[in-house]
Amino acid sequence: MKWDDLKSEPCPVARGLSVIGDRWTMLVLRDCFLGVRRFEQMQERLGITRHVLADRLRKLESDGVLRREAYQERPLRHEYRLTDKGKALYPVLVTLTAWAEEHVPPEKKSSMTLLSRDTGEVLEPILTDAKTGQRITHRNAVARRNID
Amino acid sequence: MKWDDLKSEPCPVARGLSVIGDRWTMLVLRDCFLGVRRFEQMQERLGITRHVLADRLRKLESDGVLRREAYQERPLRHEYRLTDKGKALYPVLVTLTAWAEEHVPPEKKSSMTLLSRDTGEVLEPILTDAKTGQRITHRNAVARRNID
DNA sequence: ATTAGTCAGTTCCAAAAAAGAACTTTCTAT
DNA sequence: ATAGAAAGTTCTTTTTTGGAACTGACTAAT
Repeated sequence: MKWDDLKSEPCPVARGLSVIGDRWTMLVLRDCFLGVRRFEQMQERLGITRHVLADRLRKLESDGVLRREAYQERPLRHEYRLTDKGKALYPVLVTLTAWAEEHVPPEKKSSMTLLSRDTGEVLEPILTDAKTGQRITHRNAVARRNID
Repeated sequence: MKWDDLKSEPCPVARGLSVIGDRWTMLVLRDCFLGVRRFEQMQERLGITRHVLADRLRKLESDGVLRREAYQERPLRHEYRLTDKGKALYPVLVTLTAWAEEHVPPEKKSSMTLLSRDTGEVLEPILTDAKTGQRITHRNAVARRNID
């Protein structure tokens, strides 16, 4: 199976992975959420090869997750910014972060905490149902495939 | 940079990706959550090559996400099951699913819905703070690196 | 007016990983 | 004896990476 074949799968997990299911893509997006916008900065921070970075940025742009915007002319230079579609990936980053903080301890003690921008309090992200507020776990939820 | 180097990164996103940041790994885990436990079944459902599947299962086992359990002897046969660490990945799958359902439409209309196991109602998964119940978005949350 | 530096890539080659298909081993069932 | 299943392994070919150098269009410093 190839990358683009995943796009037409009925399973949303597969479709999602067709966009972000790559070793580097999520790290690029993490940097975008941290405010990194330029090629050079990303390349240096990530230690990714320039070739692969250029490729991933192209792919993310064509998938509508990032948009390329000129921030100067002469010489023409572009930066990459998250689109709304890209920003909507935030919960995926957060849940992944929360999982890794709990289950994949770093060698050196060091960690990340999510804080409320308003109150500065530490946030503990959990998944709930928008309507009832009930917590969602693999125990009390089940996926159904809709046949149209 | 290599796979295992990611494990020692301070950033939890990188550490998380060292375990699940692979084209196939999340699809394998999706199947695990759907109850698929055997090599042959996975191989057929995913269309993954046997070689890569064997490799990914080995890796997931050594990372403590799956465990290999004998379900018969003569001939000895094993199946793969999610550990608690693996089950804790559920929110990542769910947020990815929700994102893809909204932003990566399938070519043929077809989709998945998450239902409550208790009430059968459709669930709309959102990210909230366990303490306050406030919704978490990239707008009202900020990551802080803890220096120990 | 050279020289150095920045940025966003591209080009080239070697090394690693994945695809695809056949083969193996240890059984059970016909 | 023959066929089939399960869980891999082995082999070869194709793709993807990694690593490093190079390009083009400027700008700033000497």
